[in-house]
Amino acid sequence: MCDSTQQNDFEVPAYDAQAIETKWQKTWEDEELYKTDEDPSKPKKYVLEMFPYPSGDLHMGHARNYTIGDAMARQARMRGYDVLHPMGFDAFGLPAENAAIKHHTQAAKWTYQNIAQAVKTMKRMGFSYDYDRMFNTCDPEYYKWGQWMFIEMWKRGLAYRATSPVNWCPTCKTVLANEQVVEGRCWRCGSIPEKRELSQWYLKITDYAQELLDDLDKLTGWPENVKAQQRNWIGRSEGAEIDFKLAAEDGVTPTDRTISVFTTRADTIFGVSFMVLPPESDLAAELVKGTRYEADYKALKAATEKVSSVDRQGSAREKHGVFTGRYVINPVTGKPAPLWVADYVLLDYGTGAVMGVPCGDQRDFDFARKYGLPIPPIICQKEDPLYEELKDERELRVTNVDWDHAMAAEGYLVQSGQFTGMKGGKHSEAVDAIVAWLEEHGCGRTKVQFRLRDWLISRQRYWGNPIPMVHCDCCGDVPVPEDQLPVRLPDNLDLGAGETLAECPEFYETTCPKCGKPAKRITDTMDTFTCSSWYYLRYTDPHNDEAPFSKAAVDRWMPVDNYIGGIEHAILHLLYSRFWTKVLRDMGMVDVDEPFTNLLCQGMVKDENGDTMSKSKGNVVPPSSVIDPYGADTMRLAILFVAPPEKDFDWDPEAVAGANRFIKRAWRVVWLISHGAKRGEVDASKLSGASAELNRALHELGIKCTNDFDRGQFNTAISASMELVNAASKYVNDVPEDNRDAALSWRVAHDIVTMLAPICPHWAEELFHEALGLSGSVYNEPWPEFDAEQAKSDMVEIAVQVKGKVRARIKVAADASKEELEAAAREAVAEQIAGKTVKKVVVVPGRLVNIVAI
RNA sequence: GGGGGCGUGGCGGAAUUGGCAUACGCAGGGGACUUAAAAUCCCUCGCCGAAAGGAUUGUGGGUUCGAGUCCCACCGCCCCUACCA
Repeated sequence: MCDSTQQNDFEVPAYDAQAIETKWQKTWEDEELYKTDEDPSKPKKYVLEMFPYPSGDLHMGHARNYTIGDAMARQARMRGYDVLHPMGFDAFGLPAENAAIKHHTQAAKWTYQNIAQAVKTMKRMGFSYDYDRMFNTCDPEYYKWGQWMFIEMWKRGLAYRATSPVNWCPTCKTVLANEQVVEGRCWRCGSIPEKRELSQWYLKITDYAQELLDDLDKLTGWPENVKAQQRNWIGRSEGAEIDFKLAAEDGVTPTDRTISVFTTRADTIFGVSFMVLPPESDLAAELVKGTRYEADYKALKAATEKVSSVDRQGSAREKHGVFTGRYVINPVTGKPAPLWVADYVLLDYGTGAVMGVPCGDQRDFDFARKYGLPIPPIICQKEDPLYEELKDERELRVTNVDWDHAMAAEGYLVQSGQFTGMKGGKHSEAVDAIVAWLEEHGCGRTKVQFRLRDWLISRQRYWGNPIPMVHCDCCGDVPVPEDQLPVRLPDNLDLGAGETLAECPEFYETTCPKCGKPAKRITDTMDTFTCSSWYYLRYTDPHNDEAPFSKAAVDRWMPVDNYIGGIEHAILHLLYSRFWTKVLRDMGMVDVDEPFTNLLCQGMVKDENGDTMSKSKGNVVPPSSVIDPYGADTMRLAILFVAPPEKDFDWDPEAVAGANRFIKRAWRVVWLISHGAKRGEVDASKLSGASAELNRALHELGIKCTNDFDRGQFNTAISASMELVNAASKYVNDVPEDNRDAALSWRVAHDIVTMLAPICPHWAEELFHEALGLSGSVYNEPWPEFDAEQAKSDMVEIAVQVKGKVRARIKVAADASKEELEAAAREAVAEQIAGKTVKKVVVVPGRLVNIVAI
């Protein structure tokens, strides 16, 4: 299939990708080439790709992810770093369990089969993982430590059990964390979750909300959009908590009962025309009980429960509410406001109660319009005619507006007592003044509210890490003693027959570790995201059976310097891991505050038409479809060359063919230029003509390639290598072998091989040995040094502009003075500036001369 | 509604601090080799124009000697998020 070329009186061997790749993969494995060195004299670099879920063989997305990481890791090694580059499998999860149910087999079996296949493909791609450090999260040696950490968190009050309404996925038959309800649907199966009241286990991520938010600013190596997504998710909001007294049934007399609201707009308190509770509110149920309002309330509550989380989305949705028959007393004005129940209020945000200010909030406005509640103007734009009328008005005189929208965020207070005339808005002087007043009178206080909820980690599924707790009727929840860890998953369940841990007495029947009486194990397992929240720490010390990892190992390697993975984990995995790291830091187990210094979210690989690849669409391009005809090196090159790593790209078979053409061309050029060449010092001062030009190109392009690797811009690093191959090809064509500089030729051949080695390792290894005659491995070859001085040429072409437009190009000595440049430039454009006055001349050496003539 | 990002030839994309826009590649055109084809090699290749030349980085304005790059407004696209009070 591959040709040989008859040129320069010598035959270039054919490039046989399959033979070369098979040969070197075997050698690398036999020689354990990719074993981590652990050489403390070198600076460390920890390169990590997000480990895969073994749902089958690897797909294009994995191939891209790992190719990027592998190129980084290999180049870092050549640059003299001690590199940790591990891989493993995020092996717990539902697909394994579902497959086991379907085929009446064991989840473990399905999982380990898939892992074996994925590892085979990884090796076939030539990835430089330290396979000795590989582990799977479903290995008891690993999940034992996840259980241990859970117990440590429990001891510190960071893990707890609580009963509250949770998202239950009817398809996956388990609860979900808030983060796992994406656009109102289950992140895994797309079903619409139901709300259920259940006793579940949580991790107290909210304790770290502020730090998780603040430390985002430290993450200068993270993409802006990921940080923005996390900020939004954490959702910090500064406001005030304000206490309203519940009025007695007469509607005016204050009682001792208080309902507090959270608001970011305390400045609008004079505009409160009602208060709203959510339909799930226990207080609302209690207040309407036995009244004539009860029936309407119950109907609303039932209707709300039927509306799915998907339908609840969108601000266009109509609001529904019912009056409770009761009133609350505005603490500032002392006036009563009716208490309503409405479906636009969320039970679990803020205090679960909202003060209704139709003038200042669009939702309240819509609600007031629908139910005929007053809309008193208390904030105005200065342009509004109402402002002139009310600007000095302290009492509530006008009780309704004819606006069709709530007042915009900012304006000036009117009809607001002593605060009238102040500027209102979020974080405004009016807010400060009113909150100060509330604090003084003991009925309000500043409050910081987060949107982030605690992390619900229990799952009612088999294939996960068991929660290592025992429930005893006498002692309550008791942790499993450390010497009994791990709590092992039983492997004799017949999942196909619908058996679960909750129905497996051999699993759950036990005795209380505290009092010894019969007790029951918790049969929930932990969210798989707990397993992936610390795996990067385990790689530093994967065989440790006395601790999750040693302090020394984790201190040596953490933080991860380059973390590469998909954007879909912007919140989920990346937020959980940050939390977990901070918890372990507070336990004294790690020193770092943040686990991942630089984050690269690679783009998606789509099909030829720009559609996402999926089995159901039948448009999946498997990696083998490229590796089989062209080899792994072509695959790797094509993936990295076609687009910058963070961008999506559409799969293009022509681009793959092009990558293969380049590899073959570069192969031949390396062979040709290295023929008759000799390793030795290149004396740049003795080079002339084509040799001098080639040497100059070598250093220029070498610097560019090196910089591009540093920036993670593999596509341009490759284009620099291509230019060098082109330059070498021209040299070989134009200069007979006898006239070539032997040392330079050797160096160019060598540098092309080393510059492409991180990307096309098999190709490079073969040339390293066969064309260059070197021994060892190109993996251990130091990255070449390039010299900026030698990249400069004697003569440069610069542009001559007249008033910013290029009018001529002149060749000048590279070291010409500004005066010389200006003189040469004036001469070059003499015609254009004739008869004009030169007002200014800008000289940028090496680039251009701009003559401003009028 | 809120947040983040993007807009450059037929296509993927380059242009590191404001300094010769379109590097590198794909596709296209021409040629060499071949009985022929494939492969390979060489040349050519953004737009209008015969040419001289001109216009050009979504649109309009601004700053500057000079703007793809900075500022303002608008148009279009993508992603995330959402009754968050």
